[in-house]
Amino acid sequence: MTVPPRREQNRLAKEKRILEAAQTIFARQGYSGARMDDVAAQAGLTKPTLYQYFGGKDALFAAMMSARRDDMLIAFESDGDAPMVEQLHRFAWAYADTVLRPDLLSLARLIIAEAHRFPKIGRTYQASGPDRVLAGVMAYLTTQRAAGRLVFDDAELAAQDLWGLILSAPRTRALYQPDDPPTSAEIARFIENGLRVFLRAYSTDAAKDVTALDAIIAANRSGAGA
Amino acid sequence: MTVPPRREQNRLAKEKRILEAAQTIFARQGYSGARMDDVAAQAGLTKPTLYQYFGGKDALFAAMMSARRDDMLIAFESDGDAPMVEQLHRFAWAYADTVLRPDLLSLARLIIAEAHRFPKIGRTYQASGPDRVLAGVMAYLTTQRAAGRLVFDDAELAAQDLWGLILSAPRTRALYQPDDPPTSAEIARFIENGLRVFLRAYSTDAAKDVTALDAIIAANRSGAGA
DNA sequence: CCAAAACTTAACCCACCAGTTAAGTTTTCC
DNA sequence: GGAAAACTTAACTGGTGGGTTAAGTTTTGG
Repeated sequence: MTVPPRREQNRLAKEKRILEAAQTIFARQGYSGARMDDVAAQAGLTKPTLYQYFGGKDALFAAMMSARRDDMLIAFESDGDAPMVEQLHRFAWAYADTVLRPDLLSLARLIIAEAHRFPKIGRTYQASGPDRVLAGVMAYLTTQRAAGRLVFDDAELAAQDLWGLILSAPRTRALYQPDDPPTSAEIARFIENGLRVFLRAYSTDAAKDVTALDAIIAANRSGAGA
Repeated sequence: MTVPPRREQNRLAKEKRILEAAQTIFARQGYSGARMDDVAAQAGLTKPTLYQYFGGKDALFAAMMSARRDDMLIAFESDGDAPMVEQLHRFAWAYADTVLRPDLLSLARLIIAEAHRFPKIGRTYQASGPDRVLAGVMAYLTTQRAAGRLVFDDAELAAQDLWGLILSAPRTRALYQPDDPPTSAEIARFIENGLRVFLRAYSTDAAKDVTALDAIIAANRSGAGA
């Protein structure tokens, strides 16, 4: 087989280490507060090498951002057969676990902080992260509407509502209080309430779906404690 | 009448100017990026005077934050007599106009950015801004429940839902894209949809209330264009 | 084993910036 | 009008941090 040259392997590995180090340091210190020496140290190398890989602070910041962009994708993997309420519940948790991950929250804080100095970064993040998830949710909700289980005019608004009901509260709090992240019990409280409200407003058979939701909640509470 | 001494008047006026300047500069540059010279220039004075008023950069930042804290209060002034749907609609707009104000958005960005370096600021902001508004909304919703117009178990969750449905989408976008603020047509879209969903889920007579909402929307669209 | 590429060490330059000092100038109060 | 307080100007200090340079050392490919 084609052997990849060792040089290039090392180069790529080191590049990755630098980008990870950059994320750590930038997220902790902000753009202005971050020191290139610290990034180098975190990556386990020295400044001249760092400058050989990335031209300067701005370039490193930009490179880090576009590299991390791909990590924040959450696939809405519809399990096909599972009932809608169960799928929604599973998706809500998958989404919450991702969106509330400390590293992604740090990144979000960083983007928000630097959005006006690097306007492109804010737009790019929005387009490649949240907007793609939103599109997935829209597609799923549209399918369920076609199957006669949901009713709405505007799929985008319905998807936004789902997000707003489920995650806006815990995420907003997590952004403002990094040292006091919501517990999984608190997250559960928002998710369960949010789904209930969503179903009451959007389901074609709210009574049945809410009952199904309550069953799922009860099962999860007694079953797994993760 | 008791004449306030001129000295003190000047002192207070200058203090205020400094704090406003500090907000402008810190919001634009972030904490690390802000220069004390710039703050002084923005306030129309020089650095030694600035240092006489506030001991140093940290102290100025803290003082600015606690001074601005009181500005972000949005009273939920219930008009007493007006019908519930109209009150909710009016409140939604008042809230949106405040929360999406550029200066308050800048401040929010700043708090989010520095939250992990000044943990107290994040908590204080949350407690004195959002949490107080939330309490007002909760009180109002509880009143309406007592009057038999709404139904819910947990007032806090209901209030959170109202916020999440109405403002989480435009505000999140505004945080990430300071240069491209949502138009008032877009805000209207979220508010109208959010209220409709809220009423469907929480009203004891959803059909009637949604009709009332549609009437208000139609009236506002033809009437005033502000 | 050798030559080239990549890397490290260590020191350096320079601009910037928080905070200070000392000298004059204006404002305020009596 | 005069003294004290407040302010301004202008220069300075010291530390820091982005970015560079030059010298040796290791790694890699052949």
